[in-house]
Amino acid sequence: MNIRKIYELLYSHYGDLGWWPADNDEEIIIGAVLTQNTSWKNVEIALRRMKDYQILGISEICKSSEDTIKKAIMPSGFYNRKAMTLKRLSSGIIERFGSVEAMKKQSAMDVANFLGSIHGIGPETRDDILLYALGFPAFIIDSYTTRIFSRFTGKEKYQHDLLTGRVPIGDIPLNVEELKNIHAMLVLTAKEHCRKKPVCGGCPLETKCSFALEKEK
DNA sequence: CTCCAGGAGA
DNA sequence: TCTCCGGGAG
Repeated sequence: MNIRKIYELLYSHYGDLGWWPADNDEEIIIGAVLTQNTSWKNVEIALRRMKDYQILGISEICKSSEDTIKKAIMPSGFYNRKAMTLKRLSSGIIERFGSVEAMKKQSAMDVANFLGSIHGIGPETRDDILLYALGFPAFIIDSYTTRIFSRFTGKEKYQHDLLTGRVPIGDIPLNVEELKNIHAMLVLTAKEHCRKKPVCGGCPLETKCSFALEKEK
């Protein structure tokens, strides 16, 4: 599977999507936690509520009670776990780095290891933060990506360096802007075409996808 | 009422 | 590998 080829197929269809809507990097970090196993629609409601509660920021989270956070983020679901995760992450950032800006000056591996050490932050949330909030190269693997790659390659469980060695990304020939965009494009592809119940017609990957090719026969 | 979408613990 | 955690939307 040639990731560059997939990028070109997607790009000629979608172009630059300009992704992860947020006013600042801290909102991206918070959104990355809230969107765990949750649709972005629900996250938007939760972010709006956090703004209303005046707790939409790293230091604000440190200062506010866990109960207040729970109330604010309720619409995004799993609020007990997520409130604790936001607390641990926020205080960890302040204690370890002092600020989000300071994190960007560290090495990718140091920041990745820090994020991975936070209870409630798994591989996907870690990579969301690394890529979209901090600008480090990371290839984000979520359930959409897994589904698309599995069908595209025709392998039940697609296993590759991409899924095991996400940080650092090694030989993936994509720069940071392309990495941001390919994840955005893969999400759109999954929502529009590569759903649980596939809609292969018009999919940008249709001509090269073994699932679509197999189905045609 | 059913579906959706990460991470941890067992 | 299975189960729990919790909402919003179709």
